[in-house]
This record gives sequence, C-alpha cells and structure tokens, in this order.
Amino acid sequence: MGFDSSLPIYQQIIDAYKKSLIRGEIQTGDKILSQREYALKARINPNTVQRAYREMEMIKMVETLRGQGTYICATDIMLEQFKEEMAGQVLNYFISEMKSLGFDDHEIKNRLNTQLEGGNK
Amino acid sequence: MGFDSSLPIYQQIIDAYKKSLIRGEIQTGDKILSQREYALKARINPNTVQRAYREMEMIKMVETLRGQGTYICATDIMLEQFKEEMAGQVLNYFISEMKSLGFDDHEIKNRLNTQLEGGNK
Amino acid sequence: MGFDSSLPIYQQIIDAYKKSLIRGEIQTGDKILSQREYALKARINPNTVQRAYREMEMIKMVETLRGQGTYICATDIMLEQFKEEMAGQVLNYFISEMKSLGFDDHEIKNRLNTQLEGGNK
Amino acid sequence: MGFDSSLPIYQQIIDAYKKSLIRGEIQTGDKILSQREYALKARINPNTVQRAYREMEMIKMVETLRGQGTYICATDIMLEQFKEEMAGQVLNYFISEMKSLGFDDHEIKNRLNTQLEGGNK
DNA sequence: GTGGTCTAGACCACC
DNA sequence: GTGGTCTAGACCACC
Repeated sequence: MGFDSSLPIYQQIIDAYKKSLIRGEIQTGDKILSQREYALKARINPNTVQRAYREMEMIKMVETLRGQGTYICATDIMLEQFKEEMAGQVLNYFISEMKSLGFDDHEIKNRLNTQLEGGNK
Repeated sequence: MGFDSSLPIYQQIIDAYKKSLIRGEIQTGDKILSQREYALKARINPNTVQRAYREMEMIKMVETLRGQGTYICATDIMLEQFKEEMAGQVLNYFISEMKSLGFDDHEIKNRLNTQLEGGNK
Repeated sequence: MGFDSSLPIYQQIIDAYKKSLIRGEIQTGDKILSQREYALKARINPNTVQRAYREMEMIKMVETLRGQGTYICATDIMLEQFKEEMAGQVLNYFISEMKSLGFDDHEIKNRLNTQLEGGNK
Repeated sequence: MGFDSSLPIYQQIIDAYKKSLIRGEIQTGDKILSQREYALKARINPNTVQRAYREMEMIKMVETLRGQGTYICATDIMLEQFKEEMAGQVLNYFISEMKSLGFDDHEIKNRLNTQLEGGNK
C-alpha cells in the first residue's frame, strides 16, 4: 500500500489490480474494496480511488453496482492483454534502469542469463 | 523523491545516491544536500536521512566536514562495486516481477530479446 | 452556456461538442476552448471541464497536446455514431415528455405528423 | 429544479407547474410553495418567482389568499389548453433539435416510428 | 500560457 | 452503507 512517484497514483491502483488478477489473487466475480475502504487503507483521497475505479469500469475490467460495491468482471482475453501489458511495463522499466546504469543490450542479456542460471532467490 | 514500500527508506536514499554516482550525475568532490534540506525536500523524517548519511559515511562513500556539509568521496573501485550491487538489485527485482506474472526462465529471456530487438523507447 | 439538471454537467459538455460537430459548427483539426476558458465562460469548475475533456480524449474524439491545447480529431465514422447517439437521446426525451403529458404512441405519431405538415417555424 | 438557458426562468416556472397539473402531480385546491420557499429551493431571485406567480394569477391558474398562501384553481378546460400548449412546445423543440442534427421531415417520422416500435425504455 | 494530478470536503442518489 | 458529481484550490510538468 505504498505508492512511488513515477506513475500517477490512480494508474498504480489499476496496475496493482491487474497484477492481482494475473497472479490469481483475485478473480472475476470477486468484490473488491469499496472506494472508501481503499482510500482509508492506502491513505489517499477517495477521489483518487474513484478515478481508478471509474477507469477500470470504462474498460469493463470491473462493474459497479450502485449502493452495493464494485466487482471484478474481467474476461480471460482481458487477462491475457493485462499480462502482456504488465510484462511490457516490467521489461521497459528493467531495460531503462540497466541502461541508465551503463549497460548495453549485450551486457543486459548476459547479466540476465548469469542471474537466471546462478539461481536467484 | 518518492519512496515505495519494499525497502527501508534510508536504504532507498543510499541506493539513489549510488545510482546517481554510477550515472555520473554526481561525482567525487561534489557537495550533497544537507540532511535537513534532504528531509524537507523528500518530506521524510530527519532521523531517517541521518541514518542514511551515517551509513554512507561508514563505507567511506561520503565524508562530512563539520560546519561545511557532506561531500562525495567515492573511489573508482567503489563505483564498480556499486554498479554490480545496483545491477543485481535491478535484475532480481525484474526476475521476481516477471515470475510473479507467470513467466518462466525461458520466457523471460525470450521476452527480453524481443523487447531489445523490437526497440523500446 | 446554461446547464439543466438532468444530465451531469460533464456529460452535457460532451454532448454539446458532439452536436456542434454534427452541425458542422466545428470540425476535425479545430482547436477548442482551453479547459480554463471553458470553465470561466460557463462558470463551472475547471475540474468538471477537465473530466469532460478527458472522456472526449479517451474515445479519441479530441486529442490533447500538453501546454498547447485540445483539438478535435473525430473521424467521419465517429460523426455518424454521434449523430445516431444524439438522435436517440432527442427521441427518447421527446417520447418520455409526450407520454408524461398523457399521450399514447398513436397520438404522438399523429401530433408529429400534424405539426410537420402544418409547418412549424 | 434546474433551469436551462433557452426560455426565461419565470416562464420555465410556469411551464413546470402546468406540466405538474397535466400529470396530476398537483391539482386544483392544492397549496403550492410560497414564493420565498420556491426561490430558496430553486436558488433563484425572489423577483423572478414573483413574476411567475403573478402571471399564473392573471390567467386564473392560481389564486393567492393573503396571509395563507397560493392555491391551484385551474379548471378542466384550462388543463386541456395547457396540455395542448405543452405538447406544442415539446413537439417544436423535438423537431428543431432533429433538424439541427440534419434530419428531414421524412427521416424524423421514420425515426420516431422505429423508436416507438423498438420500444424505448 | 496549457493540461494533469491530487487533496479536502460537500451533497446527492440508491440500498 | 455504497458510488457519483461537483466545487475549490494547490502544485506540478510542458511550452
């Protein structure tokens, strides 16, 4: 429940839900936190949560029943898309971090291979 | 100047300075922010900043001149160590993120190759 | 620049732009009012205007150039959709108003025919 | 209780009462809001309300008993007239909206028939 | 100047 | 209780 500064908070909320879906921690049909609960737990403004929830609703990732709450309604196809999207983000972030540390493409690949073989925790 | 929740904040402060050094944004001889200034800008507790600065002093990455401020004093060898250290962190974070999205070692390598060839902005 | 109370203001802003597009008063490529200007003229909060502009951007009806302004970028196909959408709204509003005045389907048709033939200003 | 900009507000007040009468929401003998109450609820100038009430009195749609309030006193014949009047307004508004969207007489009739048959909620 | 994000808080509608 | 809309206003980034 901590937010870093690179992406807008509402986007981080959405990404976190997408990741939870991919990992199977939540699934279609599940009720998610109410906007107020989320805002309280994350100590952010309810309006910020609402923007995230509204955008998730617009892409039909969740559906909202007035007075009842918000429910996941993502299809398997959407899950695949989210997985691609999140993987792309993770990859780009990784590559840009490595490059900013001074590694070129070749070195990045080598380091990854070494790390994967050497066994990372 | 935003901190996420995974690492202790003082550690994130140190890492940020290490990365700035590697990237050449700051170098040996440069004066860095006073603890007070840092705490104000980052809106964190001065004690947290103090711990970070103390640890950087212990490994002789910076030195503090009383009444004058804190100065970078890292050697080239230290820079190399920092680079390895930071690369390891970035790699481990990348690998664990990809795995939590459901990718195995083979897929991770493939994705990286594709992304590097496809050209990421 | 007056808003009635039935639809949310941000929706009325969007509908007004859709109608202007259909009527040819504005067209693709045109720059529209800045959010601040619109808010000032309509005497509403800039945040309300922003929500309308953001939603128009999400459906690719306009595009926003940071620091420069917002421009219409609707395609002809979108215009056709907007026309259907607005016609549907107008029709439904008309029918519900007539029914609430006590007219049935048959009478509504008759009244419309009479009015169209009798010549309305 | 929201007013749009096309008609003068006092006229909109009168029309709203006429519609309420036609719909049977209020009837002859009922006491209506005091001018002061109306102005407060609708957040408009008391003078505007006064003009509406005065005009309703002139056509003997309401009567004001000093110190007691204002009461509906419309006859059935007046109700019929109001119904015609309101229907005419609704029709004219509908036709002008459809024409401004680019529909001709023939299309307007067709659309209405389709909508009525298709069943609008 | 432009738009983008966020907070704080009011008030409403639906249940 | 739930979400939806709106205002007021701060602060930021890009130009």
